[in-house]
Amino acid sequence: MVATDRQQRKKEKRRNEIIDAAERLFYSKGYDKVSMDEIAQEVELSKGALYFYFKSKDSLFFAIISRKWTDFVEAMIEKMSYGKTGFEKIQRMIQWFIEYSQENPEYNDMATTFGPQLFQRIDPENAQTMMELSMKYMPLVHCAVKEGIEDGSIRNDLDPILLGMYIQMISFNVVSPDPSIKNSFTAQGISYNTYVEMLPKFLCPAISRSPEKCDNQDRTFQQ
Amino acid sequence: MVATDRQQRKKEKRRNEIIDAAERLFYSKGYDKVSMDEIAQEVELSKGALYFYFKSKDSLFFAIISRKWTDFVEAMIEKMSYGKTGFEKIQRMIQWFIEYSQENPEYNDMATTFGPQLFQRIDPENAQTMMELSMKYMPLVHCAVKEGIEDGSIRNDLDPILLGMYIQMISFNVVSPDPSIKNSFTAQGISYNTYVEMLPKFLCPAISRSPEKCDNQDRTFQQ
Amino acid sequence: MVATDRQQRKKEKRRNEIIDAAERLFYSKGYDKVSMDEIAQEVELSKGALYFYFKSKDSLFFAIISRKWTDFVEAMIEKMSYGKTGFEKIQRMIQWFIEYSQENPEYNDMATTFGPQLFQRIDPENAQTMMELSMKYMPLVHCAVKEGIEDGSIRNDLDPILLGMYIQMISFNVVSPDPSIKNSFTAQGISYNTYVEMLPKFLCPAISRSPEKCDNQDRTFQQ
Amino acid sequence: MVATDRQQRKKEKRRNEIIDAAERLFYSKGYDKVSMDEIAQEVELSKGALYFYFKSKDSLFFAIISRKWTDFVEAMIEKMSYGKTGFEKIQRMIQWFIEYSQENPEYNDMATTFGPQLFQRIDPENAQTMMELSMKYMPLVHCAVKEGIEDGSIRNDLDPILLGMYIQMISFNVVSPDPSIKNSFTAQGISYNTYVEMLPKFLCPAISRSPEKCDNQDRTFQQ
DNA sequence: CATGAATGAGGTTTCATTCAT
DNA sequence: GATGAATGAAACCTCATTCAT
Repeated sequence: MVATDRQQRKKEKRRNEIIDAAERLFYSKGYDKVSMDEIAQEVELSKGALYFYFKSKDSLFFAIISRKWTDFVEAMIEKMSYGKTGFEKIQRMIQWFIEYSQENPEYNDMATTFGPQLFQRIDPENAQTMMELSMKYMPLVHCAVKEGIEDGSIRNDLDPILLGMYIQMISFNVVSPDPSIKNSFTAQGISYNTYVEMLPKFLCPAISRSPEKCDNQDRTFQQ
Repeated sequence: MVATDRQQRKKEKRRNEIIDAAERLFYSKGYDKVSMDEIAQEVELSKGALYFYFKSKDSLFFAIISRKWTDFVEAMIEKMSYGKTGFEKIQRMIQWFIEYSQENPEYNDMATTFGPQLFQRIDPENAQTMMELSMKYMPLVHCAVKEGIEDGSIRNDLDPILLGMYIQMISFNVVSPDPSIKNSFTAQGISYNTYVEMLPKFLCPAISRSPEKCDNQDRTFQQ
Repeated sequence: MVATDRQQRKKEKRRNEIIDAAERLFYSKGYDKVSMDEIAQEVELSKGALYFYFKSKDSLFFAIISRKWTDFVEAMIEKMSYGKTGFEKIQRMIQWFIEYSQENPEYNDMATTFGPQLFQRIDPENAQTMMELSMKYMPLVHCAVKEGIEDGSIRNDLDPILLGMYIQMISFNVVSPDPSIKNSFTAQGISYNTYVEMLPKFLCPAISRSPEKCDNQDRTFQQ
Repeated sequence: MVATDRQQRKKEKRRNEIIDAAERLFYSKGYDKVSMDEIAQEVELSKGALYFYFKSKDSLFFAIISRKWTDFVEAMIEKMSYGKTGFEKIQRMIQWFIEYSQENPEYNDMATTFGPQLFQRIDPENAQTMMELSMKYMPLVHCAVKEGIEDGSIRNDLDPILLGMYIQMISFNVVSPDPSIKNSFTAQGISYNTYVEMLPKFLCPAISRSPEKCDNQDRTFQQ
């Protein structure tokens, strides 16, 4: 049973290799244009072996999402910790959303394009996994908001839960529109990057308790 | 050739009947679980006839979207005209987004679930159609924002185009999250409806030039 | 009933316009990649109207074939008449095959590519038409062969009918191979044109009674 | 991994069973009247399994052609080896064409009826396969012709490549006319069999260097 | 752990053809 | 003579998933 550990590690490694391959393929061709056969070839395993590590193609998708989210949330926890007031923590959070979306454009495109449909038909097991992930993440926002209300840095005329929801939903959805919408930006004459980077400035007055200070704080944002 | 007109009307009527049927079916089972056979049966036409009116299943989807959008924008034009200041127009617009999403929950769910993927693989013809629709809609927002900046009702520290984009993207994406996300609201202890209806209150300070007046204007919102 | 004649002419004209259009389309895309819709558009008629002039798509194909054949045979009769001996007539015939195939490469490609299948499923009516065409043509060969045997210019150790058959089949099939085979010529290092033009020289000894004279006669060929 | 060999054989066997079934069906109904469903039923496999062995219906057709050609060429090599002079080798080759076409009338009919169209839309992979087959076959003819020119048994006034081409094209196309043409033979009063069997006698003077000896050699032919 | 042959359930699309107007 | 809406019958191919070896 000493070998078990090594086997476990090996298995975990294989699992990650598969996720890597699927990620590459999904990014370049889109979830539904990639067959399990292709993924199997990419990792140099048989199709059957894939099903030893993942019970379905959809599960593979959610495994990608999970890995990304885990990374994302872990880093977010650290970033937020640098904020002194609740408001600053929220700022850092939004900033992190922005940075992450810019560092992972392919992931974002894939997730926003195929996520809705896959989440809609999600099976209980994956649903559970995703729920746990969100359980780790949501309180971070809520706590920061509450902290900000208490320390006077965040507006206090809205339910903290609700306020957290808005911040989070906007950060997520607005920063990651589906690829087809990205195109419309240039048609309007503004770059997608500007749109993303100016979000804090737009949003600040809706979060801060003293909006008049947003400009100053904005500088903090940009560094 | 006198009959042409009547025939045109009849053809248009049939086209709409097909869209009606497809809409019903797509709402209840989801785009990809509905076969063209089913749609044909629902309208009591042959499958081939469907392809006389729409060149593909995807085109049928976009025909549904187009019809809804056209209605939506038409009504929005009227609603916005009741606003006196630019800010009020934007308020009315957001309000209309909210109302419309509440009146058409099935449409919204379908569109947000299947839209991303279908837009991603959209063909040039449908892309053109959708573009034209958006060309009719986008200026409305931009003009209202500019008007608001000029009349002093809207903040003037952001590019009007950009500001319009934020308002629109948030109204659209936040008010219409994909169905799987809707569920997470109840898990957090707030109703999706509250979330939707409080959006103006949350957003006001980010749009208005004098945020301290948002509460008053809020009343206007709710009527 | 005076108008009948004019109407007849007009109808005939329309018929020919349709054949023209179908010919163009079939040449460029191949019989099975051309739809009746396309043909209708090309002649600026409705699809239904096509069926007034031709009872089926296959019939349109045979109409093209018929028109070409009629032209071909008519000219052949004239060409052959210039030959003095039976052998010379056969020479002229072969020469005419060669010239015609070079002047109508697109027709040849289409006919050899799609003919086999269409002839296989030919309906009685078209079969009758094609038979009549062949009845006009076959005797020309046979008579010339017989004439040549009698005048001593053609070998006399083979049934004239059989000999005529060989000459004809070889002229037809060898001069018009299906397009895919044409390519193999260049792969072998000889041009398709050379192959076609040298046929008489190759065939002469198999037809002439005095093969040793073929070379001389060859000169006649080439003019 | 020891089992691999057995599995390979089993796979090869299955492949051949599928070709067998397709062959039977194509012969009896024609390529385009046979559905993959039917073939699957005939071999008692699922339709999907067919696509595991052959990537398309067209590929199945070419697999039939390949198998036949391979057999044909292999036997031809042996037959030709019995000829002493180059001319005799060519004789044996033509003779083998004749015999083969008589032994495989169904194959011939199918190949000549559907081949042209299928070869026209052939994909690169199958094109490659067919090319390789032809590379194995073509040199046989060319070598024999060259040999015959050198040993004085074959006429020397034509490019050997060209002469080989004629012999081959005539043997192939003339001996295997499309079925619709076969019928015309009886209409002319000669049997298709006679037509096929007398070909060597007709062709001999066009190949031999001393045509006057054709009669003698003809006897050799017939045995 | 891994393989890969086999399954099976569609689903979109294409068109030649017809026929009421 | 001409139109064009409507029919209807297939048929190919894809692929996630399973399971004997």
